Amino acid sequence: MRKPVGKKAKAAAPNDGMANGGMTDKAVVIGLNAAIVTVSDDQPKILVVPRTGTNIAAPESWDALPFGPFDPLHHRTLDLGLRDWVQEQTHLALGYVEQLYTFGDRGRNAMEVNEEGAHVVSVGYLALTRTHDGEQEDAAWRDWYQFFPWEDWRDHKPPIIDQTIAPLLREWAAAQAEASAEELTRGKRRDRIRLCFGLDGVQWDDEKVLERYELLYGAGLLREALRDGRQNARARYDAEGREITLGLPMQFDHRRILATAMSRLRAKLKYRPVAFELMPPVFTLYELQKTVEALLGLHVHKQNFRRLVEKGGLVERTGKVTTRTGGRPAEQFRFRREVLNERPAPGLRLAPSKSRATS
Amino acid sequence: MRKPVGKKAKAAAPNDGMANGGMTDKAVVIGLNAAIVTVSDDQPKILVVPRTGTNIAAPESWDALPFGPFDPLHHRTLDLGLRDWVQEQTHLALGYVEQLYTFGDRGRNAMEVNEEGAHVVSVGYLALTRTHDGEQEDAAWRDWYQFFPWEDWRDHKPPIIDQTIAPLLREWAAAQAEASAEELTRGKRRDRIRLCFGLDGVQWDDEKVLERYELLYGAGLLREALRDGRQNARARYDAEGREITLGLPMQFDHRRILATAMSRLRAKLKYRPVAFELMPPVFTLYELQKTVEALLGLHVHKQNFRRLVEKGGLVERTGKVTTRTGGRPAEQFRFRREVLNERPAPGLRLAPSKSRATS
DNA sequence: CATAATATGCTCAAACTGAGCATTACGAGG
DNA sequence: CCTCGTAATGCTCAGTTTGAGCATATTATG
Repeated sequence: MRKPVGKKAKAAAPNDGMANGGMTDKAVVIGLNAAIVTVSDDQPKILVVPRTGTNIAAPESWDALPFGPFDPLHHRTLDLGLRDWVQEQTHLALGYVEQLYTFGDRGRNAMEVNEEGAHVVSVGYLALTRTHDGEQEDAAWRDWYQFFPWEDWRDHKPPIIDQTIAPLLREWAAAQAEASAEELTRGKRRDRIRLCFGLDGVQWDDEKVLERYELLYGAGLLREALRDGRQNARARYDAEGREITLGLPMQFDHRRILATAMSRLRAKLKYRPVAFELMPPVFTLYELQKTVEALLGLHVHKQNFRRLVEKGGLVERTGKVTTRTGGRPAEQFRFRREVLNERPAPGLRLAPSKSRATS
Repeated sequence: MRKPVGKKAKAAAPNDGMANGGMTDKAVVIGLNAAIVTVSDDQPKILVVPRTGTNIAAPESWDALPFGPFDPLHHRTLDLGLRDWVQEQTHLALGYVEQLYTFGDRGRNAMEVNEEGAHVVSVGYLALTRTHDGEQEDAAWRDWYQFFPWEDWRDHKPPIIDQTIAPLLREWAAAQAEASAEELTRGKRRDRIRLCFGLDGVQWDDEKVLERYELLYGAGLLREALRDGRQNARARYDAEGREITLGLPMQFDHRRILATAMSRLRAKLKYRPVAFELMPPVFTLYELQKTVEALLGLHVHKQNFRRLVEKGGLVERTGKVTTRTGGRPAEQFRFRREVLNERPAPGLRLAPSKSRATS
């Protein structure tokens, strides 16, 4: 295979797929889904809109991520297309935008076809925006932990893990017999559970949001799995006969996109100064810390956080102080944009504090 | 915005884009592009095929990444679609497959429309495969540094950087006047150059492959930029009047996809044991090191590399040794798959060795 | 003025990193 | 058999980074 010497007339074969007929029946429509995130009141919020086809403004039906079609005629790139309709629909100033993943799943918690029968492929995006007060009429901010109650470890290990998730997953692991071949290569169920949910002494990994979601989905424990008619999905009930729901479901595969966004954002925080996109121009270090903690779902060691941020040259003093709730006044800082031109990967590579103390 | 109370009849508006007419003219065709990578003879190789429409088997025309259409009717997911046609066309066993990015660019080194007038959006993939000897007729392996000569720092800093790239980029930076608004927000040209190419004492960052490619493209120094008719792109010639080409160009936006793949792979190596996908079942630590070095384009400290790999529990001894070229026989190891179930992020977080010595 | 509540400063041991020196085990050549 | 060349493998060490906790500073309040 040293030299690329064509030996057949059909040397160009690999590309023929694009060149010759039958292409238009492979046409799809691209939907751009945005996970637009902000943090306010120390809570990460995700922008949701009413689900497609809903006219009733019932709060439960606000379970979709905003999305819009990508029109190749009007937009030069996918990113521009996204910015455009987000701007148009929400009037939000998006600070940071990042493409997450392209989902083309059929029959797997995605929208199969749209109203005209076209297949839809959805490109997920993560976008960050500063809190702003302007009332939105057709969009609302929701605490993202409503959809992922097991992801918030700030106050304590979420009880839902030991009380509900672990038992149900163990049950599923016990039914290993029915494991598919695909699954065997991905490791035994028990191991996946341990690693994902930090059981048996394994350390909790804040970045595994998507893995955990996929695991729960695969185990048939999420409403979406039920809806999609997954094999081992079935409704479960607690002692009082109420259906067990692990977090609020979302339309289509939107919860999966949100999980992807959370994973990506939590990872990114550690090597890119993205947290500042969510801060006002001037802030105290503790405010910054609270924002980061909200996103990570973890507490960090206060003094070490300060050391990291200051020594890392990520902020500069403004000289001003703020007299807020009790205690010594806090100094106010501002993001040092120049750091982007100095260090290669300026982020907040932080470790969760083991002690619960925030002193 | 506390409660999502719909106030308008068109509360569901944000989703209407998908629901009502005019959708089919937004239809696109999805092309799956694969950057299939292997390492042999201590050189990273990328699988290339003849460019679309070429019947002549001229080696220069082998400058395209293999790609195939995504057919939503036949494939449940994008990943499965990719695996399917790669398997069919190349008969390669793909070990590791990862989606990279979805490019929807128009007028920007991407294929605008296919032969039938449909817009094409391309989804890039990275795939790893073990070296195998089977002759391929319509695909060939090429050293990826042919396309990115400035990325291989193993033997020395690539001379092309100081001799050609730096001067041309400086010239471009001097013409800052014509900088667009978009560019200003992305930081001054000089800073981007410094950070990307490790000039003025900035440390070389092996992961910035894509940033460097984009910078060169934006500066109009790449053949693709010329071809796409970018504003400040123009051919340049050296003293002997030969056109200056920075690496071999590729068809469409394939070099950009390769750059994305390289960035991603180089980053991934450090926190996931992907290098083993490229190794035979049994190998010596130095062979592993050589493979990693080939991908990173950097040398690493031999003893420390060994310490990292062994103490990290990534490998296990086989007991066997190999008597190869001179010197003490090397012990043979095998990948410890179990590590995946033990540690959360087992990778080779390695630092480049500052000394050139490999002793 | 004492107390509560924070913000901010500082210290320290343990773990990790980056480098270099030392030792070991073979094959080839005298 | 002994010596040399060549790698592989072992080990040490200083400098840095991390994870935690103690101590001090500065307000508001009663």
